[in-house]
Amino acid sequence: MPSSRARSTPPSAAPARRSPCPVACFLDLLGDRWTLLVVRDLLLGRSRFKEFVASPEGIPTNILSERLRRLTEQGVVEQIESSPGSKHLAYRLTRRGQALRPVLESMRAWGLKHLRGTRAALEE
Amino acid sequence: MPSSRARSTPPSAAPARRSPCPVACFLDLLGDRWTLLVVRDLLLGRSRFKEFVASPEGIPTNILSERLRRLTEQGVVEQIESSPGSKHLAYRLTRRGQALRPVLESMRAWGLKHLRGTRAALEE
DNA sequence: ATCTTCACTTGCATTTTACAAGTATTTTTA
DNA sequence: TAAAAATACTTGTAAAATGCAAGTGAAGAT
Repeated sequence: MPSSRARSTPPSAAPARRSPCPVACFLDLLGDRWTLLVVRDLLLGRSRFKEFVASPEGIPTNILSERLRRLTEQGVVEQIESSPGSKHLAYRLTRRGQALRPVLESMRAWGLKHLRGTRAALEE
Repeated sequence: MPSSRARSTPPSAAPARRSPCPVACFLDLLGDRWTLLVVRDLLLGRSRFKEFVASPEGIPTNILSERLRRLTEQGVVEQIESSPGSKHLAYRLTRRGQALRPVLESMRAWGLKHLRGTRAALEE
């Protein structure tokens, strides 16, 4: 018998938030080993699936396509055509996605200062 | 038997880095759904194991103790005694850990602006 | 028309996470 | 001082996420 906390799944497939804390919600959406690396690539000007795959960390393609889908659903990323008239896709950050720049920049600054052996990529 | 210090696998069990990118290294260390919530709690002034457990997100205790161990090993957190003379433990951020504040603040700002239904906890 | 590239998807083994329960100290209470 | 409660975990196990290799169909190039 379920005691205090109701366990029922809401009808919509919205991933449940753990709390209303903005940090917790941020992590619910972007907090894993790969998602913010895709955002980093986008901030660095990369836009194609193959470019994300070619990044030195080597993201698996199934993970990448799932993350791109989630970021697109959440309005952080949008699809465009890779070149005028082409049916191949590319991705770019929405305004909401661009607004993640300060987060990535503060992470980069911390890493450069506090983790040995890191070195900055060109620029963000 | 490796006679001299092999370059491939250092004797300590340092988790392999995916690349020298400071963002990637940051995520190797802190990039999951729970670790930065512990840092958030520490920035909010919480210091005891039970306080972290009592946070609204409900971190499982095995995850919490593993994360505290890792953060302590990496010099982000240090142990202190919970009250003078007590043998119970508490935790606090080192200087390196305090330096994570801008990261948490930018995440918080993004969440408040771009994710509905989030509301700020007291202050950080 | 054929070949190659692109952007995925699928299947499966491995790893990590979540949840419940248990345990050894330490501290408080009677 | 003995019993009870709190503290800070550990252990076991089911569920979910991840990592890797291989496969697929549409698009573009030759």
